[in-house]
Amino acid sequence: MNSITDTPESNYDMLTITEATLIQKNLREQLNLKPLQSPIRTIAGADISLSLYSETVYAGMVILSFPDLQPVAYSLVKSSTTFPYVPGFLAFREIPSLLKVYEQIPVKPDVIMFDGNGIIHKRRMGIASHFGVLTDSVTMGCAKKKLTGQYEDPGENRGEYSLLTDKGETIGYVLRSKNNVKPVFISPGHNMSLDDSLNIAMKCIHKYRLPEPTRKAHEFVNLFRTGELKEGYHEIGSLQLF
DNA sequence: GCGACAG
DNA sequence: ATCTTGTCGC
Repeated sequence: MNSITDTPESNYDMLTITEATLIQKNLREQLNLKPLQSPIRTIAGADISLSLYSETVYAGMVILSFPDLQPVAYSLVKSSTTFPYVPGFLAFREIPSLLKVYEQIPVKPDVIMFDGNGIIHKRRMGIASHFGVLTDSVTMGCAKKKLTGQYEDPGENRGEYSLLTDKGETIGYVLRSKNNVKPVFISPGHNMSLDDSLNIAMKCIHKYRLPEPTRKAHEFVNLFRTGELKEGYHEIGSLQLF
């Protein structure tokens, strides 16, 4: 809507924290947390990889079939950012690159899981929510550490979880993805409910602490950064999707 | 002023 | 996030 506040590819690098905060407050008004209606057939993991002290960004998304969670395609883009990492403003550093990654995908995934938060955020605008509103996609977040909110430790067994609240409102879940490991923080991003995010996250947990979409995305962008995978959109195999 | 602080 | 080896524990 506002040229100076909603055009990531052209202005995010020049923003001040004050301006970024205003953008988050504007985007929040468009947030939709109603239950997901359509069935999920594919889910993508989104992540970026950086080199120490470098402005180069290796961004990517890996699309997996659902619920079998087999990688079927991936999109990689090499880009750059000057916006620093500031807690609460991760989106401004990573979204411009991820939008390019997303545009490069011919058939969009039904859900996108981010390495970061959805509404577990002071202004309910974590990277997953921000990206979701910008592209009107279905998104959710899975973070490895708490950004904001309060919670009680969930039980030590796989599958146990507790509510994460902020100002008396439930904004996410603290999920024990495996026995005796640090829990992960789950929250809806956009176009799905709080319950949807937890249900989807649980279905994406297999053998490791992090859900498959996020794990695969992290693995692929690192292979991209080390030169083992190349930029562009690529399909894996050919008879998994149809 | 002090503590917290996604990636 | 990234840089790195060994080490403790189920």
